[in-house]
Amino acid sequence: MRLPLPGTISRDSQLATRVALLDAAERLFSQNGIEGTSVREIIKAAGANLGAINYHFRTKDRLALEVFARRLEPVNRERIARLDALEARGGRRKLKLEQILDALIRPALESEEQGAKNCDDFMRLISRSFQEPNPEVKKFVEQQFAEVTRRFDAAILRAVPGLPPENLFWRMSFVHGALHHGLQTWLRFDQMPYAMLNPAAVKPDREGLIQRLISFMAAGISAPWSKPRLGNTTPDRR
Amino acid sequence: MRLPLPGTISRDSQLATRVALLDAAERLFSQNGIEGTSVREIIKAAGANLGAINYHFRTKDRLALEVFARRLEPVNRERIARLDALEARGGRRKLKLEQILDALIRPALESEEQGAKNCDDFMRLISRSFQEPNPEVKKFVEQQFAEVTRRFDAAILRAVPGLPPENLFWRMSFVHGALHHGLQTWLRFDQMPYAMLNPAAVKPDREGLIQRLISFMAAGISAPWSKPRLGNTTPDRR
DNA sequence: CAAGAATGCATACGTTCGTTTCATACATAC
DNA sequence: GTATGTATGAAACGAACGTATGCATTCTTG
Repeated sequence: MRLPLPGTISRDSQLATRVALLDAAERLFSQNGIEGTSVREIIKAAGANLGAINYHFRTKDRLALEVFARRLEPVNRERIARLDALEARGGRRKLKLEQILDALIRPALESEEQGAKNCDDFMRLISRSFQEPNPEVKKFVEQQFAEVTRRFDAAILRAVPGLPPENLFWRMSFVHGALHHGLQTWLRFDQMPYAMLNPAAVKPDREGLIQRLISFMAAGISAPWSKPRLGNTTPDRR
Repeated sequence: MRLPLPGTISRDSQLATRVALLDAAERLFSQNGIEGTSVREIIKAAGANLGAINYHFRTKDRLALEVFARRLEPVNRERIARLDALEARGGRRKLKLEQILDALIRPALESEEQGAKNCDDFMRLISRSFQEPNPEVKKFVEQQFAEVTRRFDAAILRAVPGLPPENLFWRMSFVHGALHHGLQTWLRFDQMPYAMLNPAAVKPDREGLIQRLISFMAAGISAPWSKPRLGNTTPDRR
């Protein structure tokens, strides 16, 4: 991919170790965080050697960056591609809010183009990416996020005429939070104590989750934006 | 607070070091995560000694647990207390959804009862708590979360009659995600590149954030729950 | 086939980690 | 005053960390 110019044609197993390291790191990072994972755990899980990390990625930080980049970039590319397709097909017609949200959500949940092997791990990683303290990773994630946000903000503003842009900004923040937390809950459903204890909690299939997300978000974004008055819930201490 | 029974009357400065350690750990954990923070950084920031950690908390893990517990418990107690008050005052009348959400959201944003000194740090910590890999901390957080969820689920089910419980479960997951991510965005607003680049993004005061959260969530929870049909957004690959 | 770069592997280095130990200072109780 | 137990200070422990180095192996190229 970005090897230091071999001058030789790549063999079939050339990237095997590299990919194994990325896969193992992705799984471990998603479970224990970057700081909580040692390079020795990674190479052990990947069946590789310590030197392989130095050779392929130089440092642990660059490995972490590539782990995130490998997954985040295709997802965000797909999001924008789907939005492009919607707008191209829609012509001058106004897009439905649900369609736009579908283009935003679905790529984050459908990542089987990569092989679906550890697709769960990568989804966990996406959910975690926003909380990542590592400065380089954080910068990358925010940068990726910024472009997607710009495109989808514009599209939604057209779909929901009259919505103040300042209001949309915050609602999109809520949308992303709902997406990531909902995804996390869905992926770890079987380990969630409050999900296991709640007889009403059932895990839908992926399409069911998408539909639930869309209907929730669409309603939230379309909520009345004149500051609603509350029915005096608290005597407003102070 | 839980000293090994002194037998002596506590002096004024008895807990000073302990609190300083908790404060410093809270700030550093919220910025760099638990694994990303060393005990040496903590004692340096607290102006204490390495032995103090061992003396007051025994291990770093127990320190981390106390850091979370010190903030999470009061917030969740306050949430339930407010819900109790609402239900007691409401009598047999049906509560409004917005009132219930207010009781859920406000305690997470108003923590000045503690002194407001590093209230921002603690709010960041709350937002981060769900992603925390540390098993003990995770267990504690989920356990705390479970009780709040149970109470508020029941209240909302009464306020939104007909909403299938299975549907509420997921919408509450989205609600918590929106709350935590929105809170995170609000707290770090000035460092968010996509917020700074977006001329439409303005940071409301705390009350403004609460109102925006409530209206978004209320609409999301009240969204129609018959599975909505999409206007064919994707040709459904495969 | 031989030359030589590209890659995988074993080991070691220097640092930092969490934790422990022990001595000391202080406040209270008898 | 002396004994008792709490709190802090300085120093060091073994273990694990990320990284670097050197040699063996593998495959491409001429």
